[in-house]
Amino acid sequence: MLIELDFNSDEALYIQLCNQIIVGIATARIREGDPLPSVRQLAESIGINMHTVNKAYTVLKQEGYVKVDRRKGAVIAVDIDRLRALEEMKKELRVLLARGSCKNISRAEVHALIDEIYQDYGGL
Amino acid sequence: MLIELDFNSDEALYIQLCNQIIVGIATARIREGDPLPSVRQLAESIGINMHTVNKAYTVLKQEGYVKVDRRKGAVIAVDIDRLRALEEMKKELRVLLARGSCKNISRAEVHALIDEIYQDYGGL
DNA sequence: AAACTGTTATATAATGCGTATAACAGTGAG
DNA sequence: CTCACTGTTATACGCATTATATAACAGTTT
Repeated sequence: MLIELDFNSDEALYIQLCNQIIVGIATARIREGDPLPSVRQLAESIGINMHTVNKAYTVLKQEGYVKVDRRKGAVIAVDIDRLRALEEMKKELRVLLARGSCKNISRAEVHALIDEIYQDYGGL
Repeated sequence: MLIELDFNSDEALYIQLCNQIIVGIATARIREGDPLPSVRQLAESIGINMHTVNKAYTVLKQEGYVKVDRRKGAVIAVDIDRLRALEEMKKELRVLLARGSCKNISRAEVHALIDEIYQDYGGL
């Protein structure tokens, strides 16, 4: 999985890392149990500190995208908490759509965007 | 417009303020030219510092939701940059939907959410 | 003139971010 | 068993951001 960080972004590096890994899980359909690179390995490959990667992994674990296996290291293991996930999505959508509505983006356009993006994902 | 800040949130106060004002514009259908409370007035009414409100207003101005009129103070004035707004929405949707996809939230469920939220907004 | 607007300048304390070095306990391969 | 690897933890430093506090300035309105 290719990781590209924007060092000029106002988004924290560990957040960018989390997001890209989550998108990676959604697009690549990685199987449960597939290993992530080790913290040191990934840190070196993108040229950042080990602890920054570790923080991202910790967040991913806490949000239920990853589990840690002493034998294999960090491993994809999505735990499904649909109610919670729906609640959070709704909360974020509320402000995202408010922005869109102010800028004259129609409901239909948003639907089209959703379909376009979802094509790359699970396709449910 | 009612503003309620969560002082325990990890989201900065001025960001919460921006978001609530944007939602307010979208829901209340405020007309162009309607005034916002003055920085000092709003700051006192929610019990925070004047500069925190001022920062929120500055961001809103820079993002094209507000203009400043020396006579009336801060005033609703949405400048429409659809291309830019679409681009930003797409970027944010990509990670938001990735999260949803991982948590088994279907495309149809997202569409339903969109419709539900958009009912409160412009309704375009 | 007085009361209000946004704006700007400093200053300070608290927090978060990223880096750095170091060490520890568990696991797998030789 | 030893060596190299895993995640994890602790401590420390520099830096930027956040939120606060006083204070002042230039316009506008009454």
